[in-house]
Amino acid sequence: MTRKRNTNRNAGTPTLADVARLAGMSEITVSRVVRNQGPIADATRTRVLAAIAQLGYIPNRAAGSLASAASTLMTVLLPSLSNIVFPDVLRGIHTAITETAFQPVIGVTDYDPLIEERILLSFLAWQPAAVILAGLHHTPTARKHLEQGRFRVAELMDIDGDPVDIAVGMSHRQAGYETGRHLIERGYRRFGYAGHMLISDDRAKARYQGLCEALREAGLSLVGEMRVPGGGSTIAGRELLEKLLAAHPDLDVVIFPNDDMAIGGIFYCIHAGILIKERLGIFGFNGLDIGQAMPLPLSTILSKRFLIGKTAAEKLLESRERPAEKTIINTGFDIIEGATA
Amino acid sequence: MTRKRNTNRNAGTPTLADVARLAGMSEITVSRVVRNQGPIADATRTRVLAAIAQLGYIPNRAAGSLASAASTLMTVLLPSLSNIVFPDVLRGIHTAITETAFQPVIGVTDYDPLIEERILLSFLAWQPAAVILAGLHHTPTARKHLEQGRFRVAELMDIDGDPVDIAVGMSHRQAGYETGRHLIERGYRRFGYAGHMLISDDRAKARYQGLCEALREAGLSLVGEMRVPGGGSTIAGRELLEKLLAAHPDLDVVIFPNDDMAIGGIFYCIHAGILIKERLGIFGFNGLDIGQAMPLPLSTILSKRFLIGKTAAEKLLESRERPAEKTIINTGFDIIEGATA
DNA sequence: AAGAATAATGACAGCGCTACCATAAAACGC
DNA sequence: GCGTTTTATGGTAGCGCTGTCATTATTCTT
Repeated sequence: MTRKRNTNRNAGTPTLADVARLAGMSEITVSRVVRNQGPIADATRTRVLAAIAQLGYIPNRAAGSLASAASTLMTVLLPSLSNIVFPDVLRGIHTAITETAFQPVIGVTDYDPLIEERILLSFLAWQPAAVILAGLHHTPTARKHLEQGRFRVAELMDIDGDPVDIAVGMSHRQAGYETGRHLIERGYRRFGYAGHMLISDDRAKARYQGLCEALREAGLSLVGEMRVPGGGSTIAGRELLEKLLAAHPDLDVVIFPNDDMAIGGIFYCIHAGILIKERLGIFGFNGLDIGQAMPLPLSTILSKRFLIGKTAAEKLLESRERPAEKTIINTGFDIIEGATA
Repeated sequence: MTRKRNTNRNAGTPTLADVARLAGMSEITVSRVVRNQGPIADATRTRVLAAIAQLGYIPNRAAGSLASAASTLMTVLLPSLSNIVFPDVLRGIHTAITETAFQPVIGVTDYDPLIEERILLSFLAWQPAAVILAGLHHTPTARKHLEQGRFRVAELMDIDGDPVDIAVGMSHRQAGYETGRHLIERGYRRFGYAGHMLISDDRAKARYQGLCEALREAGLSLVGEMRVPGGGSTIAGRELLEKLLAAHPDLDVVIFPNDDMAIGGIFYCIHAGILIKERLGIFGFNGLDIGQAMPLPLSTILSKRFLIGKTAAEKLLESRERPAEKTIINTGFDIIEGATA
């Protein structure tokens, strides 16, 4: 006598079989209607849909994923949620997949490749359809799984490197370089850098290096630089600029790794009565709305976060299979002239 | 002759059975080790763990969820990602569950209950362990599923209403009321409101009503109000204040539904040379870092977004079963005195 | 020392769905 | 008009786990 376990397990939750019985069709036909797959006669579809509505049937994705060895989940690993930058990326991803069957599972890595690896492995347990992560730098184990997995991979933000599958972003080294050129052209000579100590923020580091390269080419170098511990905030930027100017009163321009810190710098200048742009140039990175809404719009570089997320997700949707060729999409960046440098 | 489908399906991906074979144990024992469940001898555990490491075994959560009729997924439905408020909530949730087996699946509702319902139903297909959403107002269908589902439910931000299971947040009506009282005490009499037109932002609406109530009690009322279409941004706040003051030059204080817009208002005052606080008070809502980093810190109300997310997730982790009693947790709010009102 | 409780492990069915193959009817080609 | 393709549907065997029950050591009572 076979033991039936179904007693009160999912009592009341209708299954494909229930729908099939009510509609007078086989399970597989119902399944095809649900997935919109294969040829189905209009009359059949109507009948099945009615049965689904009547029962309030909700497909069990765990069963579906198990049977097909593939899920509709899209793993998204972001370095942080504290800054609006990554929510913007997530928003782009969400916009691209909102009308599809894909659902984003998100993890936060704190800019730590080891945490990234741990979360990645735990997410692979769902056999995701795609994995989206930030940057091209991962642990060897993570890289191995990314390369061997049966899913699409998109690496965002950065394109200076060798992607697993798709890379969407911009060259941060070039952004830093262009920042330097831009400011040199405007006559600035005594450069300061007010940064943070996020060692794993490869993008900020690349911009810093690009900046230094531009200075070197022009026979210049950073006169002074300081870094705050942690990720850098508006308040940190404000306090850091005060310290930096105390140590190097002769700076004529200060570059910040992001707009948040740069805005803090502007607030310090307002507070201290320092004439922005004429006496001290301020330059940021990201092109946040708030920087552009200020009385003096911030001079900065617009990174296209939303576009990066959206483009990546759209690209991933194009094919379930990983193509032979790797793809690199450069979304570029715009220098925002602004009024602070 | 039984057809084997396993041919190249998951070629190479080791299963529980593979681990069991290598470790010389039964599948169920391996399963118990993986799930850290039931009594396991130390020697056995060591042996199994070694086999897992050797094979690089990754459990298949789809199979696990199917067998146990429960997943480790936590559904998170947020109204928006454009504003840092909801990423802050998400950050709190993530902080609470980061060391657990739970994984957040996120959806964005655009403040639309119908979209919320649609996403909710599609997420229920994963048999989530918990559902987190914003506000206490949902479609009847959504509410029905929330009440009947075999998962915990947390409704965030708002506590003015009847929750399904747990509500964590603050009274927005009271926040609006206290804003009014606070400003009246400081001598302001000619109130303006510069808002947005997000009809479904129930929280902003409740604050507005609370504000009006405080004014009414004091024999006052709004002298002028204006709203921008959409959700409101710094730039919108800036432009809106200009228009509002053009129509009502005699206002002595303006309340904004959020800090972003209020900061825009401050920028307009700086630009137009209006003496903030003495000539015109500015009051926001949220207590964003940037508002406090400004030369004149913004007068506002601190909503404890991170705490709300974290508290809710922690509370959900306490028990898998929904308790008989509903829980309402008031995280409260702080009035930030600031220097703008 | 006999019985009871506990610790440690296993056998096996079945969770709800989809891949794979098969089949029958309708449409098509020339 | 007879093969051939296309359209529409179904039977069935798993997918990889875990719940349930069973079994055998081991330890504890008194």
